[in-house]
Amino acid sequence: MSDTPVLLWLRRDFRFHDHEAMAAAAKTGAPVIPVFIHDDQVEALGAAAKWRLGLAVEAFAESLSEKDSKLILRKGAPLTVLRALIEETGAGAVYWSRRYDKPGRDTDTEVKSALSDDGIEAKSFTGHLLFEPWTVETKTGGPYKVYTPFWNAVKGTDVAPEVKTVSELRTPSDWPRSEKLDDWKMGAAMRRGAAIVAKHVNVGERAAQSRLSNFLRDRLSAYKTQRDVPASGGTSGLSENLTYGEISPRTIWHAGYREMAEGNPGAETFLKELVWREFAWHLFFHWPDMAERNWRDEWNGFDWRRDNNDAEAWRRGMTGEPFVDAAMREMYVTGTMHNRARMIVASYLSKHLMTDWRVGLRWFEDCLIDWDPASNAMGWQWVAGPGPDATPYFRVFNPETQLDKFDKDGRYRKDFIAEGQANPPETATDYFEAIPESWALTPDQDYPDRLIDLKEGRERALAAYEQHKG
DNA sequence: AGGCAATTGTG
DNA sequence: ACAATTGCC
Repeated sequence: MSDTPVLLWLRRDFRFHDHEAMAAAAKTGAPVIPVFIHDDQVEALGAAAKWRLGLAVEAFAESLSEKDSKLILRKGAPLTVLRALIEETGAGAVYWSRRYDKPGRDTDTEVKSALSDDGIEAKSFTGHLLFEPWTVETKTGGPYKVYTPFWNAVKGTDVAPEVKTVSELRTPSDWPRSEKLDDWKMGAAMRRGAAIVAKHVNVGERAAQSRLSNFLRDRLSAYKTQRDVPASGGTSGLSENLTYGEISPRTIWHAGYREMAEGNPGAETFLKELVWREFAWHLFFHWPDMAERNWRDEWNGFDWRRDNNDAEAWRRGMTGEPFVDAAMREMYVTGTMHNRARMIVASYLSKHLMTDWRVGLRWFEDCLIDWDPASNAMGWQWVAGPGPDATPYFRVFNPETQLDKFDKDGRYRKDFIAEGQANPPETATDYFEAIPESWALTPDQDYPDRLIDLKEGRERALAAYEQHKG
């Protein structure tokens, strides 16, 4: 048993259960020093994501202190920070969970080789995904570009079992100095909205675990149909926790798989949704510029409208299209948006308003507490047209038809659009509390007229596409 | 190499 | 009924 400490570098893995890097660190028998580094990538996060990450860090630090451990906070470039900590603590190893975005991977590769040169053991572990992206290939080699074959390929394969919950971490004789989370002001860009979004978050590992078990108990069996109805609360809501690693995808997978084995009718659909996330990360791994560039090159040069006044109305939930506006306001008030609503608002912005999908993606990045670069890159490109999916251009969501199908009783509209209601619910009035004052909107003004005739917008988009194809 | 299967939709 | 192109085997 060594007394040379191990640094446990945490990024998006704020949990004790099924945490390979943490379990390995604990198993060495050496003192473990958990570290979170506020680097440029953290600095660059959108307002809501940065704020929510701060909550995750805070909650995790608290869980550590319940175990008489600590979370050391430092700001700076990872390699510089880690070297300083090694110097201060005499640590001989750094463990972490792998990440799969390009900047993250580049940083980690650099850190690993530099530390190895220093004679430090630098070790990365799995944890963010079910499968390593380089291990899932088509029969002819290469990554999958279509979801269904991807699903067929992975659904039968064994997902590694969960790693046991780490119950204690040996503490070092001296703790290195830590910065204060409050000094980082991670909620600064939230302006006056944080207190409202705070009503809707579910922070930490315990919250994530109970969210999963409540979902399995109460909503999984009806998931197949209820997941499509935004006002029904039929989804798991776990994306928020998956984003920060407050629960592992393997935990969700195995729980869903057990339900499927017991014949629960919603289980397979649920697992498929988890695998959509997986698919997005595999795509993002193989096409790291997917959040900036058209996945299909032939879309380069398509005559999108850049940012514009219609897009601003879209951001503000003032398009006059109730499904779109309810959804955009849901995102502003709660920090999340229902999956079906995401498809509808994305289709509306990119087709009816013919606005560059990257304009929409950037707004999502600023507003979502479950911001996930891979899922958003895939989702936006899939809806807008350039993404990995065949023949999407004529598949234009009609937000009015969608209301009939998925908001028949008008609950979603009622929950988030205050205008015209005698006694609007808090979720609807909160919108006017959450938005910047400069938008100058009030709940007693008239609901806006439609920005564009739906038929006209659809035809304009299809015509532009036809013309671009030549 | 050629056939088959999509594809969270629309009208 | 329809759309048609691409991916996968």
